[in-house]
Amino acid sequence: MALLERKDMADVNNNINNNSSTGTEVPSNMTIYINNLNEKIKIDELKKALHAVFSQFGKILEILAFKTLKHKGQAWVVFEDVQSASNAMRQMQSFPFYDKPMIVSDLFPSEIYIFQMAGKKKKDQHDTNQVGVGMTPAYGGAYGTTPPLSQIPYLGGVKSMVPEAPAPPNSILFIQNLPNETTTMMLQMLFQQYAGFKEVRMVETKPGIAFVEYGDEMQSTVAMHALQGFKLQQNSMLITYAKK
DNA sequence: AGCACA
Repeated sequence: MALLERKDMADVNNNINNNSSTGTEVPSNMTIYINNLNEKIKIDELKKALHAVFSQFGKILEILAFKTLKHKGQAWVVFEDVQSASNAMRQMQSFPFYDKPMIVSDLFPSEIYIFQMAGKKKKDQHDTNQVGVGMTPAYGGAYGTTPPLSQIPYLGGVKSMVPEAPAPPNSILFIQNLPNETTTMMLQMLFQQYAGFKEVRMVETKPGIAFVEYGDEMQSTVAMHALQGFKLQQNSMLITYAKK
């Protein structure tokens, strides 16, 4: 059953690709739609944060978000393949993001949108200037069994190789191997999910590291284990106790 | 609330 639906999805995918006999590259962009996003966040930061949090599911081709009245609080994340989109939708459902649970849904097959993907043209052309078809097949019904939401983004194949903590337990965690673009807010979103969260401190002069403080050592330990190895972009976070 | 180009 589930396998059949998987296969159907693959067929949709292939059809899209096969239909691209027009000479134009027509990627099958598997897009998810997100709303209930915090509208106070600037578009640029929002996109970066979405990328940071969704890239663990697969290659992201594009993230769209606008600040027009009609499109506030919403975003589209275009994945390279449908499996990534599908996983992202299930696993990030209700993920607390800037203090609001994000609502993630698929787009229906009837909603086929044309995008410009690569080689964006200038807007001297009109609505017909677009290249590439973005659509998401109706895989929505394919998972009757949405897994219980662990607020922790799924770690995928990342095995929880929790390194032997060299430092003794500390209510302050030391985070390493962060992408340079990581912001305080991104980390806050991840770490504030765990009880006792107090604050994130980044060291401007030293990119790639941060300190996250909890109320006590037990709380920091829970968060450390939960987020150990969490992938931001390509980087797996390394979390240890801060030195006293 | 608001499903595609600040």
